[in-house]
Amino acid sequence: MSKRGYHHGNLREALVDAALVLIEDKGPNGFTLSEAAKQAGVTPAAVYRHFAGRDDLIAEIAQQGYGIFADLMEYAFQSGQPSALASFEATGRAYLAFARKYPGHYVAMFESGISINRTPELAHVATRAADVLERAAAQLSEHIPEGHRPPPQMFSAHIWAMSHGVVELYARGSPGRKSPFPPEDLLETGIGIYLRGLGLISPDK
Amino acid sequence: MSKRGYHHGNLREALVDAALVLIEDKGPNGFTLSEAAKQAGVTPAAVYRHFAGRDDLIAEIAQQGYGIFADLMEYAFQSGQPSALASFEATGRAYLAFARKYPGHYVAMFESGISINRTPELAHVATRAADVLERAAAQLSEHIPEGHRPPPQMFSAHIWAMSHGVVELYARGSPGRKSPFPPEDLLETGIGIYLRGLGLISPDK
DNA sequence: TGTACATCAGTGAACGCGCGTTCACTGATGTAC
DNA sequence: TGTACATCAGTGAACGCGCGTTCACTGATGTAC
Repeated sequence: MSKRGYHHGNLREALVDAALVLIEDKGPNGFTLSEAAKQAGVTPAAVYRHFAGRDDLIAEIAQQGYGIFADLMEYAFQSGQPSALASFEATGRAYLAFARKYPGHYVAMFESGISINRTPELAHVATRAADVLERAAAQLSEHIPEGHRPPPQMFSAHIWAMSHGVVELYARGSPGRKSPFPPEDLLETGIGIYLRGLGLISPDK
Repeated sequence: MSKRGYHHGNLREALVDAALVLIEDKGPNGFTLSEAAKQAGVTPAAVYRHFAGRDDLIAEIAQQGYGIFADLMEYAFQSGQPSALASFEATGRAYLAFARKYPGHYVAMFESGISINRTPELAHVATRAADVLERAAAQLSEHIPEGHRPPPQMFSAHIWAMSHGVVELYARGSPGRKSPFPPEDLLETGIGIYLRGLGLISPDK
């Protein structure tokens, strides 16, 4: 444990972990530096040895989140190969799976108001995540009869939007809003119908 | 102007208006009672003559928003009649149009964390909005060949999710996220492909 | 029409609170000799 | 191996701030006679 040295051990990650829990169940604005510090067993002032300030902590979490997210998407994509269709469907499912498994990261990424262009590193890793889905879309696009082929960025945006909508409305519960169906099913069927509309699944499947 | 009486005139609505502007460009948590009061030209304490507190103001805005939203959806639905397809498409478009035209209300409704079940009135009007879309879906459902007919609540949820996703990701700009296409086009084409997948639009349209 | 009174919308001062951030410091850890 | 020193992670007190909310009040408006 060479990294564990000084007084605390690894305060930086401890703060990130504490913040994740707080963001997860109090929202991105219910989260406070002071409380994260307390959770990590440390004075608020100690935070400034590791982060420039409150927003910097959130941005760090978002960046880590995008990294994990991109990896997950990438893995899902690979697992579907060589079938373009299987890859595409898997990436769609990965979106929801990520939101479920890493809710704190998800909130920091999509609901915290942190700009994607805050730092070049953040922009880069965020783009990486989006690129995986677009790559899957491009590959899939080749199976669509020419002339009926919408731009790949367009239908990757459609799937991204539907996934995000399902997460926001039915998975991460807007308070009081009841889900008519399990979010996973909702997304699965939604993508299925959509792909049929693209002519990629036979109508009577 | 019988309603304009006392000192201010109609402070209640003035506060709502001020809050709408604040919520719109500072987010639901950047909004403060004190600032809304100042914008309305009034002491913070005056707010308590009209609202029980901060959350009550936000809930009032959400409730007004759902009312407007439901009316808009209803109108869109009617304007598409007697064609079930036209009605359904129109309600989808109305979602985005509402988000564009009433951003403050939209945020209070969907991003403020106010529970839909806060009061019976709020729950009622929120349900009313959702019901319009579900009605449109049910009507449309009859045109789908039996056996290929998903539950109407399911595809109304799909459209709701895609609309919400488009709004959140590409219209109300997650900061720094660039829209590949105009949100209106994105939603229009997305719904189009989806409906084709349902067998409601001929494949070569 | 004029006067006395009741109402109640908005005031202004005050409250306790927790926030993010700064600063000079301290004392445990790591390192050079 | 032992000692002197440098480093720097975390402390603790303090700051200024704006928040939501309360309270006794005031004075303009509406009403009864």
